[in-house]
Amino acid sequence: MPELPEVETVRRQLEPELVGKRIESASVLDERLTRPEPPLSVERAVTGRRVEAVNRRGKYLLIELEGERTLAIHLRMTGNLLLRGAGDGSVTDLMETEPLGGPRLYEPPPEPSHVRARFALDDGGELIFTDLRRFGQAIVLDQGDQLEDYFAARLGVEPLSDELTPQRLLELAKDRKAPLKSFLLTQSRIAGIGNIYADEALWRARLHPLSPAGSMKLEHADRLVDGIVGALEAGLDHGGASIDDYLDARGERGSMQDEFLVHTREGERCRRGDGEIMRIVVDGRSTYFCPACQERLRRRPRRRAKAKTAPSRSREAKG
DNA sequence: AGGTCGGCCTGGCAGC
DNA sequence: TGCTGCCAGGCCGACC
Repeated sequence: MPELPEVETVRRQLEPELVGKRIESASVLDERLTRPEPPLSVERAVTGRRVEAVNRRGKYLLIELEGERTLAIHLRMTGNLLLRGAGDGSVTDLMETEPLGGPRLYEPPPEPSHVRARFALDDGGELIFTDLRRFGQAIVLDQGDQLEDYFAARLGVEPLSDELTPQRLLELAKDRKAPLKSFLLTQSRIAGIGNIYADEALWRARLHPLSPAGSMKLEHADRLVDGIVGALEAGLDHGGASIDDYLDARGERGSMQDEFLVHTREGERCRRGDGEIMRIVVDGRSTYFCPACQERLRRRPRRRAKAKTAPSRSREAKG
């Protein structure tokens, strides 16, 4: 499933190939992709425009176009963005830039299945969006207020930026009774973490996924920030995780799935001790953890109000 | 307003 | 062998 490391891997591959090129034509084959706007409006909005930058926010890939417009793409579950080089449609040109590859032969890739949109570039190349389960999204936003509002409503802190500090994490988790696992998956608080990296981050932080988010103290938040950053960077280092459908922009699988510390490792021995990795379901998501070494925090004991009768459900703001 | 759950979607697979 | 039904999960909207 594309999460931050997968989207960022694609972004890094697309950036040098797309910036400066012009989108000559766009063809959206699945009207679900651009909802609520019709395909035609997105096709028209991007056609003829030059790519100025390729950025990322959370799990969104942002293709910034001249004329203050951004094509925002979300891969959701099974979306892939494949870049076909100019010429015969092979990606040979791209692959030759791979370090330590040595001379390798690449067959022209077969026509991908489940194509939902195609964007033809002025150098003859093509950006192809495929999506088996059709959850993906491609919309056009005006840079400025519209774009800002769109993401402000949906996305919180960027976990690989300076914004994510233990103090900030504590603030975000304050009074939250939801499990840490759910907390990490809430994009409006921290953007970009999905089911895989939430499990990996919690294992690294030695925190039980069912601990109430608001029960963290500074030392836990400290560990969790390290866990989040460590898990995401490991994902980046391995080109993302390809559990089933994910491919990078060159059509290649990532290798992070071979490096998982807990995710999908039910029944295996924990790498940190004698514990056995368990699978539970949290918020409808498979959740893997080690019950022996991941600390289950308790809800913070109510501060014994020295006042006479503490209101039974007081939730005074920062009194 | 926070928390929880169903719906969206399709290929793969377990079970009969 | 072939059919049925369940499962995966990011995000949204509905509901408490």
